Amino acid sequence: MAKLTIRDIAALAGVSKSTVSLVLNNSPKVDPATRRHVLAVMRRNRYVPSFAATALAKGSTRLIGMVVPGLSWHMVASINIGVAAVTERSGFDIILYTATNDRDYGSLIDRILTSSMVSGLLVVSHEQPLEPLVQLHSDGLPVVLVNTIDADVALPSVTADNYDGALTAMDHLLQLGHERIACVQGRMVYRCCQDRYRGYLDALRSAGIQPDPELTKPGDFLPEQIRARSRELFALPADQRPTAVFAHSDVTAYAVMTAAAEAGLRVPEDVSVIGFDDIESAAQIRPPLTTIQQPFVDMGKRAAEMLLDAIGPTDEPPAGESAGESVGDEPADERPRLVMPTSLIVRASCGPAPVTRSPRGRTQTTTTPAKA
Amino acid sequence: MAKLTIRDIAALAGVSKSTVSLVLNNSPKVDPATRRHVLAVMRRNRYVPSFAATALAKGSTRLIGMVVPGLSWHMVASINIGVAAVTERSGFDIILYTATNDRDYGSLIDRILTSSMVSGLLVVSHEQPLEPLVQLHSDGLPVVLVNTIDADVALPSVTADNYDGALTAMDHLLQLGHERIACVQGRMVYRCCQDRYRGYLDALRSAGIQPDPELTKPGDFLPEQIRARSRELFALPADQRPTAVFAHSDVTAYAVMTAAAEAGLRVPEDVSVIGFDDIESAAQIRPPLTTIQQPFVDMGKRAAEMLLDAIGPTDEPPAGESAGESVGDEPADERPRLVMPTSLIVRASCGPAPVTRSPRGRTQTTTTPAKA
DNA sequence: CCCTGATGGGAAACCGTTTTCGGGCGAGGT
DNA sequence: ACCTCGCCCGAAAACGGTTTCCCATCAGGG
Repeated sequence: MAKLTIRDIAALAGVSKSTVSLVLNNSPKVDPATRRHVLAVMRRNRYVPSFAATALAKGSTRLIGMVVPGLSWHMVASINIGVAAVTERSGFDIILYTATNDRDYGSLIDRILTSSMVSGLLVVSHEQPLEPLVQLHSDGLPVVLVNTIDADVALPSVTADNYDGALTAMDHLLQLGHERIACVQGRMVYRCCQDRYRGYLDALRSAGIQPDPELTKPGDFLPEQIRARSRELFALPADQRPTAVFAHSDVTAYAVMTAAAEAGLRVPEDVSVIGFDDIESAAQIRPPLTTIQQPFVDMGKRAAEMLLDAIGPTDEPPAGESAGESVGDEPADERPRLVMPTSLIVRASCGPAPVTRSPRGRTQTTTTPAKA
Repeated sequence: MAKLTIRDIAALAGVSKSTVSLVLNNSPKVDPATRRHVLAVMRRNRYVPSFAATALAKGSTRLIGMVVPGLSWHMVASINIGVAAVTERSGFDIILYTATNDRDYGSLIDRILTSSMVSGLLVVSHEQPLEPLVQLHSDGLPVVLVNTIDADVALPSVTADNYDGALTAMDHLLQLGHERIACVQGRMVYRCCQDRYRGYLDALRSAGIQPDPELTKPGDFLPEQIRARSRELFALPADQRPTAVFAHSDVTAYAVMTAAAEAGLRVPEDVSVIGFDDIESAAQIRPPLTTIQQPFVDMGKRAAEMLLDAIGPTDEPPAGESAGESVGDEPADERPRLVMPTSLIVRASCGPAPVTRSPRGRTQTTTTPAKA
């Protein structure tokens, strides 16, 4: 089981190193019979070419880097599933960069860049400045952004249509008769959260409702903070209290629902809650969460595909004995920015607006002396 | 920004390649002044040695492989955080192998083994046969198992003390006065689940309670199945119905709680539920989940440390200009199997056993004609 | 003053693969 | 039968580092 080199295989097969190499890279220049023989010898001895040597000689690796902000997010995990599916199929491996600590970020990029260790970079949900990435990209390293988008930056990217998703969520609520709709935000440094908030505001306005600043609460994806802010929401007098809440993520929605329960409010009878993401548990909790589904694994797949065909032609890796692998892939059309549709998943956490105070304000007009 | 090689640096610094290389590997054989000068040139030109060339020449990489069964599990994500923390600190990168599809498993192992791409392997929550890993290990590739343990296999491993955790959970329930305690199992192919189940049975027996097979339900970590089986549990006549449920994971517990709610049972008043894991949301749901905490990120850290010092002495990577880096690490004592303690986190999902049918059966004895 | 030993630095072999280039050999045309 | 191709395969030069070995130099001691 000692390390077998290409030379050993050549000797064993009675040919030269170069022939073995040509077989490895299935060049047409080698006689089919020879090829079969060499392949047989390789298989018999369980030969696998040295990764390092190949990388050095070829000047590139079959590795793609993936930088993520921790894996604990459901989104990242799901995206990875999609990415893994396609990279694996084409013989690429993934190097994972967990970009938790900001300080090393610069040196990380440096390493990635110059060591030419990866032949492509996938960047998921990025909070860091994008300039270094642009730099990498213009140095020739394929980069694609996932769920990270910046207006001014011309990097290929795939995102969900967060704005449209927010619109859809709000329409759902609006059609159920809600008028006082709160918004509990995620991390507003993310473009996706900004888009969702824009959607929230626009939907409100185009329904003729003036957004009430009181009803927008920061959450930052922090459960504790979300609960605290939600409590404020639910502690409002009945005529100012929201009858529905648009949460910027499913886990945010969970925390909102918890706060509602603590305030003695029932979901959806007293207050409707809609989430964003459609994580697995959304269907399992009580009540099942109505939410906007993001196609995470598809996003991962598409991103990986974009990256792969930016990297260039990749011959089939294992050089199996199969014939006719020439499936005509869809020609990689220029699509620097892919935004994927979201969809409304209706479950049970949203119901009609409570009729306590009916359409044209009853209790309300009497209690407020002179203001309208 | 064209690729800078060691030769360029040598020329720029007015020394030979070998000197530059010696500086890179901070050998003591180079004059401090020369070293400083070379370092300065390297830094000025943002030189980073070619990953592939280094790997080829050295015969090893600063890469460790991590094979995981998908990232969507909270456990895997948390473990990765720990792993990333320590690998990053010592300049290692992680190659992620998502072992979703079983079929390619053999060839995956082959690739890992022979291409000598990684210098160590971390295997998390493994469902596959372990022989290939043993093979790898005896071929000299450091391997450590995380949350995967097999009695007969002599691979280094770190796990949580699942048996003890189960005992603790059961004791908690027992002390609250519960006697009819159900168990909803996880994937029993995992040793951890087997251990938890052993703990369940033993705790029951040592409390003088004969385990009722009716109260053990398979769950397999599948929400749908868990709910279905839980429904069966809660549909039992009152005198046979469990007053508490030990779930093999937190998400299992969620599904159990959902089923309870559907059956009109309150938690913890009518039925207590205890989980296992202590995932983030456990504190956020209603009611907050009492559970057994597994130290996932610590497990990841320890596993990574074990792996790293099995890999051997690793000089500081970037050769900074600091002096006196010789921190005396704790000498890697022989600890092939590390089992880490779990801890009980008491929240609100477990309460005293309902007194409906008090200690020596009241309603029960009247309703059941002749049985006791 | 010469010899010795230590020490910093250079030359070159090597790691395992790719890739270019040239040559041997068989077949086909005239 | 000879020449001309064309097709395969072998020889050798990269790829960018590491590492061994040896030489030059300088200091110190006899």
